[in-house]
Amino acid sequence: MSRTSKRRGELVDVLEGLLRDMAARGVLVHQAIADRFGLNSTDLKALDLARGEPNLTAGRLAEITGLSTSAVTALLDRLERAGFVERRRDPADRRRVFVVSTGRHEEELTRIFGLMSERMRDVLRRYDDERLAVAVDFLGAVNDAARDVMPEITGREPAE
Amino acid sequence: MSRTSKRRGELVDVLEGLLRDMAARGVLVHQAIADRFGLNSTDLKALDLARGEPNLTAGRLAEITGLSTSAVTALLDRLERAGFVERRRDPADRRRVFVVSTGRHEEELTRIFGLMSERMRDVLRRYDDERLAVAVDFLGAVNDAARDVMPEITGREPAE
DNA sequence: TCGAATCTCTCGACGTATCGAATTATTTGC
DNA sequence: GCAAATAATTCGATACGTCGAGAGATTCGA
Repeated sequence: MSRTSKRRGELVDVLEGLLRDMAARGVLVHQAIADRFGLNSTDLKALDLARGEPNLTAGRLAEITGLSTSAVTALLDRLERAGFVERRRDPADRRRVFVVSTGRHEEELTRIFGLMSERMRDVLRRYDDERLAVAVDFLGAVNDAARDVMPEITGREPAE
Repeated sequence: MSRTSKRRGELVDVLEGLLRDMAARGVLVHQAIADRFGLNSTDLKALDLARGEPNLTAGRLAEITGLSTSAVTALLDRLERAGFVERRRDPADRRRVFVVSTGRHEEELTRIFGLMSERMRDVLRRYDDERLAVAVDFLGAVNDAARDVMPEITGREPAE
């Protein structure tokens, strides 16, 4: 093996260690946010899912979270009481309830990541445009990999 | 503003969006791992902490988690039953109980991140050594930023 | 050596999240 | 129109995690 390949191998190892640290730290950060607002991880997950689907109903939330409909009712009570979502009856079918985000979750995330951005500004300043592009490309690849690996962890199909 | 600066600004915005996606995904991955082994987030947190301290005792775990000693006893029961840790009495002071990792947690993480590595191999192959170095540097910076921002979220001091 | 201090565990109680079954309100199909 | 189907909620039961008080074992200090 050439000297270059050896150095590459070391870098890849370092990279993997960094990824693990980052994953662990990400969990701690989210847990800290959840604690701050008195939410549990189920609630947080529901909030994230609510962000993705535009016309989310309570029943649909039960489907994608795997909870019973009664559990979802209790969950929505908690989220509504904490000011993260609102219930809004569907005018077209008044049995149904839309779950709409109040934007508070987004606000909080923006605040947190704003703090992080400040810390990272110094780092990004050291990068020329090309390096910045590498960082963007790499991060996108990490996200894709994380998405692809999910079904193998849960043992379920990707979409339900 | 020059054309170059404008492009930079866009890249930074994209980067921030990617960071948020990654954080959300990291939580989902860890949650999935926890579910798979019947652990809750408190248990996972304790496992992470156990990895850091070499001679961890039950009492010390109560301190750093903020749980009561009885809660820690129950927590250790769960972790021990699931095969993640072992209790080992301190020969020097037989009142105390050391919490030692069986390595199962490490194993599982290695397996998960191994799956991710496979997915990422194609991406890394596209990088020359210099780009790889950029990825490593950047990831390190993200981790540092996440670490620094924690106390501002929790409102507590960094170390206790 | 003997009492106080320390470390962990046990026990009983409490809060909370979840479930299944029954309930209410509304829509759909005949 | 009226019965069946559907959406969400309420209610009672259950499981689980946590706490506080106290017990048991061990060590420390006079």
